[in-house]
Amino acid sequence: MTSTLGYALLNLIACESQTGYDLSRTLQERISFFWQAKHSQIYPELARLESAGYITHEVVRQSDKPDKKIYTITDAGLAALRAWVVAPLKMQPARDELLVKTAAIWQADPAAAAALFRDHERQHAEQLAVYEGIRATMEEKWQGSERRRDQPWFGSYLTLMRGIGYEREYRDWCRWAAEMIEA
Amino acid sequence: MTSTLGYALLNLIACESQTGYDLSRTLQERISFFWQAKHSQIYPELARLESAGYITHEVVRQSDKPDKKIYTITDAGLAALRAWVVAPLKMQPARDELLVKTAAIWQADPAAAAALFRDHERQHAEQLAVYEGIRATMEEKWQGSERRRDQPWFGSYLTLMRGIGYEREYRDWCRWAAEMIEA
DNA sequence: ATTCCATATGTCATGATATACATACGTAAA
DNA sequence: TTTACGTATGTATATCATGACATATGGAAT
Repeated sequence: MTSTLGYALLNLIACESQTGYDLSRTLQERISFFWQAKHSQIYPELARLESAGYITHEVVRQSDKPDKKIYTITDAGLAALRAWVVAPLKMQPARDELLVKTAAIWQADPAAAAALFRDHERQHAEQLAVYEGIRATMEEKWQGSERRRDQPWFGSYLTLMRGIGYEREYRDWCRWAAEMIEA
Repeated sequence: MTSTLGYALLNLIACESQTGYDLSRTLQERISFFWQAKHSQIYPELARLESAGYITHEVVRQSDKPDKKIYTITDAGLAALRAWVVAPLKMQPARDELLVKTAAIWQADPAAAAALFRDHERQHAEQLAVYEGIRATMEEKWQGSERRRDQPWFGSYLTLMRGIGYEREYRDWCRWAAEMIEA
């Protein structure tokens, strides 16, 4: 019944109690590679999670800013999250519009096609640089500290490394594709 | 107005006139890595493409099988396809449920978590083997023949190589993640 | 005879997602 | 003083995508 987004939110709330607004920023900017959502999807999902008994909220009144709702995970929510995390999952086919264009590239002007791939090579190189920066910060923070797999950052590190591998491969492929067209 | 799926279909029809049923099989099984669709999405999309003047159809009566509609691309359809192919496109953020589970892996039992990644390592290795097989067939076919970038298979080859790179990187990452958990 | 399968085309209900609309507070800049 | 911005929470609409439902043909298997 609970969607993938629901579990993504549940995990973030399990890491730290927070508001829908906080979750919204996290799922648009931060280490939420591989899943995104707008606030218009998050607020209704939080309502569903709460009616399912997975989270509760308390209203915090603020003087300088509008009131906010801080959500906290319940025992039932934690149990649901733990069951879902290790539940088998089929390989999810990827969806990528650039690859659809690539399939139709025989119809394109070669110069324009090469430019398209050069542009994406740059975009993925930039994203890779962002991820590498986060990686450096993370590994610096861990100097001398014990690295445990039952801490929230463990999953973040794994996903970050997947992001790095993904962007590096994508960048290299874009470069190769551009070279194939230019040749 | 036309969706990504619409252009994907337009390209397949530009390669070869065919029926909705043929397109359906292509978009579920064949070299349509990175985009998929069920027939329930394809038939309405074909109707939209036809009402937009991008394709036409002729009914072919068959004695042993039900009648079929063979779709052919129009000049307007080809023009629309050519304009779309090289139109700039922003990097599309990926969506992958396994990575959402990975982010929440600190909540998982280590043995079950490792099994999850080992399972996906196997799945991606299998898909990689399928792609490598197609690659071998493709390259064998080209022995001695001229390779031109204005032929339909050129795009297929580029997407295939992206598929290979994607699956290889994913497999390696799954293995690494499993090792990180087992350590 | 009945069932099952591949071919062939469609609709419908549901859920997921994106964009735009909508309101409200307080501060800072123009 | 009006405008814009960041915070904060929601709704409404349209589109995209999946799974189920629906029908029909002819051949092959049970």
